[in-house]
Amino acid sequence: MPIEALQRPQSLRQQVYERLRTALRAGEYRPNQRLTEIGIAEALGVSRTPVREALGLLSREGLLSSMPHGGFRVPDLRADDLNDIFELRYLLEPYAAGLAARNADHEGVTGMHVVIQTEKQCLTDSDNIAFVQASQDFRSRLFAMAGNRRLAAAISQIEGHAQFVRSENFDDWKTRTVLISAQEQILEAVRLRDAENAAKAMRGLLTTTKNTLLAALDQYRAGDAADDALY
Amino acid sequence: MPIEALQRPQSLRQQVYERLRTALRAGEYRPNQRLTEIGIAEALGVSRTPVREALGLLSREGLLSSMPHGGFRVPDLRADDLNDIFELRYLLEPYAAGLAARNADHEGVTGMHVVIQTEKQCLTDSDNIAFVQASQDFRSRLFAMAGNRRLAAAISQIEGHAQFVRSENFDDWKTRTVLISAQEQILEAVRLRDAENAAKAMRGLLTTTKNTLLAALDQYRAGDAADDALY
DNA sequence: TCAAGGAATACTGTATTCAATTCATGCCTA
DNA sequence: TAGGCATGAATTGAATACAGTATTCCTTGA
Repeated sequence: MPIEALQRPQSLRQQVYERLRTALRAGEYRPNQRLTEIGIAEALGVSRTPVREALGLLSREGLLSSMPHGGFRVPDLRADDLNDIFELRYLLEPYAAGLAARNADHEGVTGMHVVIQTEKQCLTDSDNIAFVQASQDFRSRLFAMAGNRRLAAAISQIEGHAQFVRSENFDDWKTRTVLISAQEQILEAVRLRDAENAAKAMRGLLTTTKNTLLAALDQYRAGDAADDALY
Repeated sequence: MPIEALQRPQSLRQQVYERLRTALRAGEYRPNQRLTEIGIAEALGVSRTPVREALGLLSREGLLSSMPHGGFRVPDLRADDLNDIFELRYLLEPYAAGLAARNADHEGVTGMHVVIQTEKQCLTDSDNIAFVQASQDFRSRLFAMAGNRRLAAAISQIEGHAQFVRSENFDDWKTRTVLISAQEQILEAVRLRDAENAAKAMRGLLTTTKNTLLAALDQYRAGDAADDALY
């Protein structure tokens, strides 16, 4: 019987953190919207303390902006920021994909294959949430296979900055099909231990992701302007 | 007249964070040493709250390890970790140096030149603390010149992980002379807007830094073993 | 003498309370 | 009427109190 690492009950701070992070990544809050500690605490049914700490962590990661005594705000990302973010992702993620190809093992590859099958199933089922989760899973497995925890952590952190637009913007069938085929290319290169092509395929995936996000950003800002007119 | 960001009084949390971060980077705490909230709070003369939040931030950044109900510990870095860290630094910092060369402007270059002169003065004065600060200043200016804030943030974060050994290990004159000459090479390449050579010089600087740290790590562990015998 | 169990202590996680600061609204004055 | 000032509400920052958990040490039995 294998001994698994026993998991202790996760703290409220961690739960609040996860909840807010996914909410931010899903674009549930508007840019420049102010997040008050007490508001979130009451919404989640906890006291201010864990909320406070979770907000501090998110702020440190760059998913929120803060000022002393000024509270926390949702940062207003612009196209410039997106360029900065993707410049970094272009640097990190293809490199990590190449490492993963070098260190590829059979179990890892089959696991990622299963994840892609799950994604396809989600696509036919139109289960958007599960699709996003599976897509995250694919990335986690890939970067874990690279074997450099710090690199994986850096990628995880910077990628969070880019996932700010509403998930509705990714709900179209075409984009997801392209995403899956790009992941299949990556996986095939990893299976063959072809680092060069794995990196190349990752670059392709990043390009499509960036373009999708840029288009979503335009759409988002257009909606923003319309909303502003109402106020 | 340029509008400067008005500065608000910095919070206790921030002060505790800075203090602990520099202490950790200076190697004031031993690997695996447990840091208790109340101990730090009493030492700094504040309550547990800001200490707690600062520890949480440091833990999230990877400078401390934590478990639920298990408190915070100083992570026990080994040579493997150093390899992971420097693999990432090799990826990020030469790239950033190349960007800085592309975007180089006159004021920035002269500013960095002044910093190097300061370093030399500190070397003759044997002012170690000022030297380390000036060295940090050089890096800040260089990476700021690269023009990508997220990249600079990523570098700042990962570099903190590597600065764990006692500053005494860097106090020898030879290492610092090599450091200065490497910085001068970088600056010269930046001045000529030669991205290729700037990146190359940065790689050289990283190699010497890594070797110094590896040697310090050996020395450190040897000292550890000796101490363990005493307990 | 050593191991196992239990009790006591210490520490973390969370809630609550108090103080300090900021922002906004409204009034007063020029 | 416009601008400046003051007052008050709201929110953040920090401290303290309390409950639950883990660790440590001591005792007891084999």
